[in-house]
Amino acid sequence: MGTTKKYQQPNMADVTLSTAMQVLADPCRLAIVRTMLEQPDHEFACNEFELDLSKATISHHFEALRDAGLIQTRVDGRRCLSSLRRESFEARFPGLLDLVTNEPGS
Amino acid sequence: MGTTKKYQQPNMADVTLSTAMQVLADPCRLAIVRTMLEQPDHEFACNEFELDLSKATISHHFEALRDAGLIQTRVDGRRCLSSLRRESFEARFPGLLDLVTNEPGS
DNA sequence: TTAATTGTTCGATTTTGATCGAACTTATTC
DNA sequence: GAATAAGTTCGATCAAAATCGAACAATTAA
Repeated sequence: MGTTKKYQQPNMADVTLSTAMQVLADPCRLAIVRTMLEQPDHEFACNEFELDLSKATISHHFEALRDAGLIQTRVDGRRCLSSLRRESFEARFPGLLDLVTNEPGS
Repeated sequence: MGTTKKYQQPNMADVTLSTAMQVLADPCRLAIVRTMLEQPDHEFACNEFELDLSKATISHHFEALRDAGLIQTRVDGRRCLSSLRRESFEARFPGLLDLVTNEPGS
């Protein structure tokens, strides 16, 4: 029983610059976002990233990205597909994603 | 005796995006940078900021800003005058300082 | 209906970062 | 030369963030 998890996402206006900086300060999250930027039309499951981290930690990073307005997530069967909120995030913080795109992959 | 402190500053090419994000994630440092952006031709001593923090903590924040390439510091008598490395930082991370300028002061 | 898959949540640990007071250094001022 | 002023450095403390393993829930596959 119980309902399927609902993924909340913040209003972009409520995301502070400090929060945006904070979430992009972590190299793992930066790598996730960079990968997503490289395949704009792809929805990513958590396990599609080559991160040497436990499931729990990866889940935690995705939550941080969601809370900062960077990604949105939907349930698909037993997977959770995430994608960038590219346009809204770009509108809120113009040019920020470009910096990620241009930064040489770690 | 001993020599007067030399303030080192990194080559801007060596500053990673992750480091830049990290240093701008802190609200106090963000406030410092915002204030500096508002008075581009002013050199700031540490005590010119209305921060409710101890000298030690403020000194630590300035060091973080220096290490991330955001500011440069020179000794003037018994004061240390800091100013933004605006052009070089802007060249390394185009648009990033604009985000700070446009973010409503906390 | 039992496995396996995919992720979340919990509790604990470890690491990192922010913060402070006190002692110190250097330079100025008295 | 003593007192003051501006920062730095040190050591300690406290809070936040990253990390993991284990238990759990939901879904699909066997």
